Amino acid sequence: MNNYTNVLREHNLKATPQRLALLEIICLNGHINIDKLYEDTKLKFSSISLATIYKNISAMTKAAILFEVKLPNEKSVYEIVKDSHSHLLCKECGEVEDIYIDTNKMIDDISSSHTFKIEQSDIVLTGSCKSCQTI
Amino acid sequence: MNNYTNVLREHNLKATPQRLALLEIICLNGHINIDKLYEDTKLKFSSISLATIYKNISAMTKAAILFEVKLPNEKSVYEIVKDSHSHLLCKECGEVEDIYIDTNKMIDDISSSHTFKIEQSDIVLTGSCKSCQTI
DNA sequence: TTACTAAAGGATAATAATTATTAATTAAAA
DNA sequence: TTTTAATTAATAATTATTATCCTTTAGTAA
Repeated sequence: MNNYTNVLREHNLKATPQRLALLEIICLNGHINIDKLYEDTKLKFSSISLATIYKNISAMTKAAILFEVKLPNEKSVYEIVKDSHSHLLCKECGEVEDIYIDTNKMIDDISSSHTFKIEQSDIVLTGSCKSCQTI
Repeated sequence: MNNYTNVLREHNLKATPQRLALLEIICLNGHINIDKLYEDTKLKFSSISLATIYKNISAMTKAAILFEVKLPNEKSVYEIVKDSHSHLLCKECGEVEDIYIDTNKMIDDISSSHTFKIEQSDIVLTGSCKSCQTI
């Protein structure tokens, strides 16, 4: 029994083989979109339905097991929920990388200057990654 | 001849009444999604086609006259391109507000530490706006 | 274990979102 | 003006996502 079984059960979701496979694939890839997820999952469950992918991604996102990362000019990718972080997107190769940015000062400043209670920060920095710069 | 006529022509797009109306509505609203845009445009052009909305938004976004703002748990909104800025999203009332955040230090730090050439920053801070906090 | 039940899966229909096609119209240049 | 390529409206086609329905299964409890 791997750890995702418990994660699912803690959120009152049955630990089905399809869900465990989805979580493993997402974990392995770091960030992955629906189409790639469907492709990859079919390698293990050749008869899995695309509807099952959508239903589970939606359920696990609602349960806060997964998080949808919206990207400029790209389809959304999904990741396992972890500590608050931001993303680097390479517009050449499409790779998404997690980065930690200390946003405390920024959030405090804006909260007070705009009387706005900030609860979530979504930051995507787009450009060229190391390997794509050198090509 | 208002200013958007020239903006369109400078990008080799004909200044049609439909496009001018779209730009005026977007400017008036600040940020607006496709559905609301279609509704609002129909008040002036009752026979406008939804396909015309899509084609023009797409064309003007490609031409960098418009910018698509991707929001968590919401449909994208469009805005007139202006100087680089970030967004506040109120999850209660859905209002989107422009804010200026000085990202220079952040971008410099990350560029050097990650050897990543950053060309675009998309920042959305979500929470409760002033009026929604007091309800 | 086995039996039970609610949840989940697969197939596919339905709906929503977006894009492509086509014939008529029009902005803008000659 | 006249001409022409771009644009529009209508709508078909495609893509993306969600709902339905029947079968299967995970998880619980005897």
